[in-house]
Amino acid sequence: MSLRARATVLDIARQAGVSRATVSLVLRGSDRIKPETADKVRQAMKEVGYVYNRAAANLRSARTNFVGMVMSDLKNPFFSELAVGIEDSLYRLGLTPILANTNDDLARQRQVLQSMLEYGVLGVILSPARATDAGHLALPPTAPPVILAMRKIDGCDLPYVGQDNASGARKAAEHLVALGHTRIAFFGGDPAITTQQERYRGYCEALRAAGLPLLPDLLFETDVTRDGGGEAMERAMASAAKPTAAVCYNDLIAIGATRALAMRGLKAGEDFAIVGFDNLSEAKDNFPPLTTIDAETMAMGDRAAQILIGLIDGPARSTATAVTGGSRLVVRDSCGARLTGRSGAVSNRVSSRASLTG
Amino acid sequence: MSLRARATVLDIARQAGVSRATVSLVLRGSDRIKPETADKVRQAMKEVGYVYNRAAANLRSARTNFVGMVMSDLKNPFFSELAVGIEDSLYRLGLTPILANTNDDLARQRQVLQSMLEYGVLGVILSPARATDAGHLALPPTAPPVILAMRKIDGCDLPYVGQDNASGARKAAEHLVALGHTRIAFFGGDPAITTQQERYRGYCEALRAAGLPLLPDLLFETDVTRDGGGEAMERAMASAAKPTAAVCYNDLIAIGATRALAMRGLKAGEDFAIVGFDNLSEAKDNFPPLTTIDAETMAMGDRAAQILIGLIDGPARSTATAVTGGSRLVVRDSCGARLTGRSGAVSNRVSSRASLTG
DNA sequence: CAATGCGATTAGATCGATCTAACAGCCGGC
DNA sequence: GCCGGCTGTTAGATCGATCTAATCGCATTG
Repeated sequence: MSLRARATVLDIARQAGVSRATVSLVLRGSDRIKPETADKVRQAMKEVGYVYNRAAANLRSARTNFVGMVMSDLKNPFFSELAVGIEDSLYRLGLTPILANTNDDLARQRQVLQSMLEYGVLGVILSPARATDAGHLALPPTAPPVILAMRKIDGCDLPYVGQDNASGARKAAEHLVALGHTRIAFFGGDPAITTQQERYRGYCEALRAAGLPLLPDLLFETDVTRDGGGEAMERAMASAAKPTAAVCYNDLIAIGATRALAMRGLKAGEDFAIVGFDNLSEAKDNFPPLTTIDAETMAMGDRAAQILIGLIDGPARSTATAVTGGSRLVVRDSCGARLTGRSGAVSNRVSSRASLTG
Repeated sequence: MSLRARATVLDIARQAGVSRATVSLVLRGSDRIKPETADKVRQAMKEVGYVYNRAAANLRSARTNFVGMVMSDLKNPFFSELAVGIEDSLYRLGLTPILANTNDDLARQRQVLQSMLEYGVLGVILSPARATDAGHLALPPTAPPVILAMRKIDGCDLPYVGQDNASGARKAAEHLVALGHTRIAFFGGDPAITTQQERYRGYCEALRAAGLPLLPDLLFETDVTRDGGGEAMERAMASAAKPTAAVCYNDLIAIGATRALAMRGLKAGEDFAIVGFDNLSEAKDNFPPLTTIDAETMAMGDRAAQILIGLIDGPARSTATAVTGGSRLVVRDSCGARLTGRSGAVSNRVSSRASLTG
């Protein structure tokens, strides 16, 4: 309906025989209006086919219900699952998400943030584009709160919601250690990203605690994609270090790695142990189902939304940091723990298919 | 920045020594303003730290840049990939997407559509929740245009953007026929959904054209999830019809099906041929990589956005229907075509792993 | 020279809901 | 009988950009 053709509060007021102010109070559910009057107004609203005009309300009240959702890479299922979690929580809170995908493009991120300011968003939940530094996020002191999701930015004291990456990766590595592996690789992503740094750190801690040497040739950096995981696995198989297991930066890499194994006729959980990170919905449907760390994306989205509303009517600035998820190991089949129950190392032998199918 | 603390056009006007109207014209890039004056105004904008107030502009001009994006199931990677495509196109067109996920919930869909009317969206791109019927989409005749994505609604003449489902599924089935399969199953979704009906129809057409009987026990309805696909495969393997191949309603089902095979020590492309539909980004990373029909989600998002802007400043009502994608078969390895090159049927035998790995 | 045209700018009204401050009416209390 | 307090309602100003119609200056033209 063309905005200028719509009925307004004045039409309702006339229809109901009250003033515009009364109508406005009813619209906002005020308890200062007599119930019978309110009913009369609501009846009139239906009769004139009223549709609320939020632009007008936003202008006068100098407040919106918008929240910006800026994701760095929505094609990555991790971020799209996170976006679903955030959307869901915002919806429950009566907030309206404006979505933008930056594709890790800084220029686009800047435009998008600017545009969100123009819309008067209450706040922004931002998973920063890859090369973001503190300078890119320098906002006027009175700008609405921005919450960083997933990626911390050096020198930037914005509130942050993420996972306990180090602890999660440590648990992943400890799991492999407990299964008897001694040559455990790390298939990782961009070393400039804090998430990568933290997960790698957790992995290192576990190896150190187990008295295993930290060999640099056990670190395989690669693209954070399924293809990247496959490529890392190829390199690992060819390497002199001969790892028998790997902690992966995330599930995408882990899934790619299991696939690379499969293409060689090998199987994760039998011939090589793999732990992922994120517990994407496709992790359980991988073959073999992926042992991984649960990132609890839904909970994370919820947490981000909660912190945001805390900041909206709360103190001007906060550096609240929340860590949710990333600490639960989900044991499935890609490490062999469930299949065999044994804790010894598994070799690189080619298993016969018959042993599987009986 | 709290909306009421912001500089306004008046502040700019004073700073630049011009009128508010001039500032407004500069803001909108009018060519009626002398370049030097425009520069002066832009300079003043920077000096006062101006941020455009879209609520005010929207109110006065009775127009927004909002477009509603209502998705029925964003957890499904198909829809999240579609959402990315739409978001991307809208962004290029200078439109701002408001995102909502209905989770196939009719009540939520209704609320969300209502809310979008309130925001004055220029239009809505809607992938309808499962049980949507024409009555749920009855909008006032002057409401903004709504475009249906993916699901047509009976008795509803709204413009529609989707794929050539029948043709795609026919190609999928023809591919299997050409490989020599005679007992070809269909692993399908909800028969109440037009997409399912069309894809199943395409499959039937191909079988009929090949002179193959259309056996009802070759249709396996299941959940449109990876788990559903696995379950369908289990039933197919146990069935008396003994299919040797399957056209799947979508990639999720196909992926689940290949996994169910793998759990039995069988392999898609050797022991059973599988074609998916959608060409999700994970399809190529499946093991084995999935032969599938390309849904061209990005192109579809683009098409939806294009049609929408056509309707926005175009004729009041249109029933334009666009079919994009769904007609290209992407041959990978899940049917054996690339692996063996042979066109004969493959049996249900358990292949030895050695034959793969050499 | 008055009239016309045109480019550039502007004053003032306007969009529709909300806010502020005030109002009428009514009760009870001293 | 007057005052204070309370409930329910309201008139009128207001948010900030845009729209309309008009204006100004200056050049052109019959």
